[in-house]
Amino acid sequence: MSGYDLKQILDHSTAHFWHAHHSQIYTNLRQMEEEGLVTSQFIQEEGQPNRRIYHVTEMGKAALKGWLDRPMQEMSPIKEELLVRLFFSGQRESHQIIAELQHQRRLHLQRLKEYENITVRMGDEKKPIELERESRFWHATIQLGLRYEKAYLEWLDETIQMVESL
Amino acid sequence: MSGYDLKQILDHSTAHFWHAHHSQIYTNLRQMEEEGLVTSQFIQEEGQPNRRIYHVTEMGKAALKGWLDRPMQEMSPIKEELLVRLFFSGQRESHQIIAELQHQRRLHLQRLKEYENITVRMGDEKKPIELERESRFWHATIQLGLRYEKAYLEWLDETIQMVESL
DNA sequence: CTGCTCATGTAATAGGTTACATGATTGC
DNA sequence: GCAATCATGTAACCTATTACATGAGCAG
Repeated sequence: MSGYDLKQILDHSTAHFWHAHHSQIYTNLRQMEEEGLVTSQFIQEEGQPNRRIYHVTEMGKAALKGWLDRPMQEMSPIKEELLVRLFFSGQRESHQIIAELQHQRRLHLQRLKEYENITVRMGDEKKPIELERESRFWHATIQLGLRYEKAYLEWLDETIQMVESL
Repeated sequence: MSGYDLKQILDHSTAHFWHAHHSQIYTNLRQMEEEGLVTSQFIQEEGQPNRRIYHVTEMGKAALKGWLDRPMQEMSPIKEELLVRLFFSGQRESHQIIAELQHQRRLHLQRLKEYENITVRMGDEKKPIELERESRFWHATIQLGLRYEKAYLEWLDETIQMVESL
């Protein structure tokens, strides 16, 4: 597929746990072509925009397999800017902190609803038995998203209350 | 304080939501000095290693305050490598996926216990009333850590079961 | 004719990791 | 004598973001 296609697919599938800008995708595809992981063909059609279509090579497939065969040894590191801000909020005014937490609450609630819509669209969240093997893994990534957003929202409510009580 | 001190403090307070390597700290402190946010004095004492001590300037304080005054508009983006791996696990053997998830389970359980020890050391998690304003915010960051690790562990158990049933 | 989507790229900069490199002191 | 801790830094590289830049087609 093309860089543009890849970007669309990323935005509609992995965006909640891994994202990339189009500039990164285009440059990385070119790099991967130099490394022999993919090949490309430039397609010019009348009435259609130009596209550069990439195909994965055997080397590319082997590289992906090689990566999957080396299991993660560490936990993914976390960078949560809101916690940095909260950590340094000792001198801030409570109402400003509360406003910021409430804004985050709205965002996380919206995200939770998006995940809930996805699971509803996939069928019943309690019966993923009928799904194909590949879909199950994608379903699992959404499940972590759901749990994460629920936990985050509970924490936001608890923390808003805490700041209100100061 | 010195770059070394800063690294120690980061490692023992914010490491669970924000970390930095010493190389990054040293280079950024130098940069901040050029920008006038901090000043430094090099200290040579007999029987003591050399240290470069930094002091924040009024400009530096204003910059921090300015940053805190501009509330976050977006959610912190997430990069969760384990989910990327799971997403592409359609062709992997179940027992390898399970082994990887179980290893992550051990890591997250350990992390949860660390957070629990911290809250126990801070007193009773249910009575943070006596804490000072600043400590409350730090306490809040640990609370999100607790909720996050609990949610993550529940998801790991659910997902391990799902893969076992394939 | 205006704005949106499709489609591709480059350049400059910022942020972050790993490896290289040195040297003193302290405890076993 | 050796390992660990204290203490500082640079260099190379990789990863990622933001801005710059172009152009076609389509819908209102």
